[in-house]
Amino acid sequence: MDNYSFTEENYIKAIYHLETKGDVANTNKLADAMQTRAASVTDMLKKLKRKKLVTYKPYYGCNLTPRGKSLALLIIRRHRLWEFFLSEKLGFNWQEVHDVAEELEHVGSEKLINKLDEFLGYPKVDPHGDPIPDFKGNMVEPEQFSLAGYTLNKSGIVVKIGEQSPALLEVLEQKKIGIGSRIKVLQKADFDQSMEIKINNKHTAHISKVLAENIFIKIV
Amino acid sequence: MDNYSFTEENYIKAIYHLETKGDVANTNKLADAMQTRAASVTDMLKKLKRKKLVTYKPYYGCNLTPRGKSLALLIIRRHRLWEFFLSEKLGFNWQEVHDVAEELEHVGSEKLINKLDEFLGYPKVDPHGDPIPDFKGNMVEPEQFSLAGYTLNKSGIVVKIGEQSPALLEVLEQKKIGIGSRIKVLQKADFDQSMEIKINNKHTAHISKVLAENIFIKIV
DNA sequence: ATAAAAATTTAGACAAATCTAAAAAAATAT
DNA sequence: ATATTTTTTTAGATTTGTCTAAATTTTTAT
Ligand SMILES: [Mn+2]
Ligand SMILES: [Mn+2]
Ligand SMILES: [Mn+2]
Ligand SMILES: [Mn+2]
Repeated sequence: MDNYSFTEENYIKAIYHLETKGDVANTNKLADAMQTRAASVTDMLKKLKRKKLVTYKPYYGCNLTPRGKSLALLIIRRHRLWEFFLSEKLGFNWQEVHDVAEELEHVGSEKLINKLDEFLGYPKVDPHGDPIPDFKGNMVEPEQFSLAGYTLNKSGIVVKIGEQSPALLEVLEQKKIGIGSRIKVLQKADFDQSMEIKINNKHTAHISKVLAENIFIKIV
Repeated sequence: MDNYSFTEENYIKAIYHLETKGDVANTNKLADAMQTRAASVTDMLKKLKRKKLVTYKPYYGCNLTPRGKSLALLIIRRHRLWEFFLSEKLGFNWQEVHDVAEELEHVGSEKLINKLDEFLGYPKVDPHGDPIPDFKGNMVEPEQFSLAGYTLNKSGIVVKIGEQSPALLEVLEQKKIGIGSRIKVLQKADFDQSMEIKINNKHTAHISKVLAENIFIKIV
């Protein structure tokens, strides 16, 4: 009564991510997330309901039960610990880790994942700045900082834009900065608090103090 | 044209192990190895033939093609590298590693396995003393030594018994030593070359020089 | 060489996860 | 309130890997 197929695990994870985003986990959104057809989702939701991982009301989507939520957190724990391992120990870069972790996350051994956690030094965030649940399923959403006043040479991931004005968004687009971009502060000018930053390890840009104050990041 | 299911991979590995043992990989032996029925094996052999991993003559078993053999060696490489990782980095003991490696061996990324190999320092043998194929599929069968004259406090795995006399086999049975037993030499007496050994990390035994000369081990 | 036994294959069915097409229900627009 | 559009479900088929039971082939024994 405690062993799920890859597919079931992937559905549970997808439902969790939809719920966390504030969406209702309905058939079409799941079909989209799982790259499958609505009819297939309906079949799977019936099955997940039978297994008591979700509550499901036909035509009105589903919700994770407590059991479903624990399972989701366990899979996310595995996924992010493996991403950390790949990045930190095997030297993968952060863009490459996800696809491999998608496979590793389904290896079931509890001892494996807890020993791995210990081996890695109980990391709190994965290479994308996302929090890693502990063995109980608890995780602390990492704090967000304004880029202004951020430490030199440490990486962060853009998670929020302060003011949503078209003018600001235009600048961001031009400098190729968006949600998810990885930013490292290379230099800060004492004079006007403007800074030189590296974006996604690829291109550099110069940004003003006001702009930096409107870019919020979480630490990796 | 280069992606196989868990089941296909497990069949290929089973066929490889039968061939290596000198057996003909026939339907019943495979059914036994795969914990399935003869009829299912027949179906799979047809499929593996279609995929050019084996040659298969109905009623006469199968043989790995060169492609099939490379695949087998790749899966064995993954399996044994993960076993080494679990044992060496995560502190699993050698009896526990196999089951977890059975799952990890199917994670496909080539970069993953080669980086893991590098991270582990290109180990030559797994925790059971079995050789690990390199990225080309080459492996060196580790040398076998007589237990007499073996280094103190190093582990080895029993791989062969010299003389097959009933008298000797009886002693081995009584001392619970068999093929696959892990032996560590704890003490050697200068006087008669007899030794105190630890068997499977559990019980100890005292064995004479003659006995030691008839126990062949490979190094872990 | 023939009969009996053992091994293997075929035939037909099943469960899981998927699909397409059609039907049904819910949401939205007029 | 009715009609239209969108979403979701049902019905029926497909693929993969499995099964049992029956048929066939090979091997062994007489
Ligand atoms: Mn990821
Ligand atoms: Mn991640
Ligand atoms: Mn093993
Ligand atoms: Mn091994």
